Amino acid sequence: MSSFVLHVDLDEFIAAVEVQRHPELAGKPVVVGGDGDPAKRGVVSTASYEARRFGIRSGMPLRTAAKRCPEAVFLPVDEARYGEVSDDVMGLLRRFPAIVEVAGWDEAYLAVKTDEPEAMGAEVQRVVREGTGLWCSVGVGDNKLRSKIASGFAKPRGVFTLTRANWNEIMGGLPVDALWGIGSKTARKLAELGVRTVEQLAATDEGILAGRFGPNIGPWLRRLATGEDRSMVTGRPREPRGKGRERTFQQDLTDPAEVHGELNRLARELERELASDGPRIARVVVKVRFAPFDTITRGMRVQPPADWKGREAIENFAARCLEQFDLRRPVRLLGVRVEFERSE
DNA sequence: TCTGGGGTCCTAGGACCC
DNA sequence: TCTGGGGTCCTAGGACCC
Repeated sequence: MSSFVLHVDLDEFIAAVEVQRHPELAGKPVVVGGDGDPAKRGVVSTASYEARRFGIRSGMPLRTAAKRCPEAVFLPVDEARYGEVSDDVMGLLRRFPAIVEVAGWDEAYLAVKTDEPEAMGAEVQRVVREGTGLWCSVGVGDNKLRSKIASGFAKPRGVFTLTRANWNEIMGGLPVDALWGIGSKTARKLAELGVRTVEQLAATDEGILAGRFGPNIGPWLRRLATGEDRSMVTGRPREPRGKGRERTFQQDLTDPAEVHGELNRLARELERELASDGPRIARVVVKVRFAPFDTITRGMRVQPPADWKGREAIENFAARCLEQFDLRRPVRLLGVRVEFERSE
């Protein structure tokens, strides 16, 4: 038997969950994002396939989505519900003889040993469908990177295999941002070097890439283009590096006293969410986004690292960080984040 | 297209030390 | 007194992903 990685990715997950509990919405353009009011500041979390036909995409401002499709149904994000459904799906995946790595609400990697990976992918689909009523797509690969890209080709409701054998044929001519990890900024910088396709990137000298992108990222970009990936599927959840809370205000804040009050509120919310036996805090960082969209962060070390007993400490540290900002400009967003002590 | 909220990881540059 | 080079640590910001 051979080793494969299956990347399981639920189809239009959030929209599908909403349609499940509002069956009358089936077949309609559904957009989930913000508090469900498309007149407010917020972006699209997920759009149903019907809504995507109007050009609505994840990350798009709700106002824009409403302009593109005024008759779409707009719903608020319900994280608690998606978490429950996600747990159900992951529970089903863990029944398979596989190492299961949860990679988000709606996706997971399965490390499997089999000679029939596509059949196993189809079986995963059937089990998820029968257990939850949701469709997923499955990418079959000889490593995590290839399986992840393969699931994109599998959508919707399909199984697709991408390995060393067909990598060049499938990927070679595609633009570099078809690769996981390359977004619009990196694609633009690569284009400045004359590199536009996956094939071209794979043939680019690592030294040139290192000069442009740094000693780690440069060589990593070239490896991405060849489909190489030695990272392992791991069943152990990773230790979180930090935790934060932020909020964009419907109207920019212009009164510094109000800014202080809102920051305090965010710090208290964050304190409430932190487990009392969690890791110790090594750093507190405050983020301010001034209108129109300039984002500045200022932080400070917590010396010695603090545990959760001194809860009010986060508020105090955040307030001290805020002193480093010039609050004469209108504030669009405030955030507080704690970073945990690294055990190594 | 007036741009959320939750994260992760990497890089550049300054401080500091010898 | 105009000033090297290497190493380490820390901070702020950038890029990306879901």
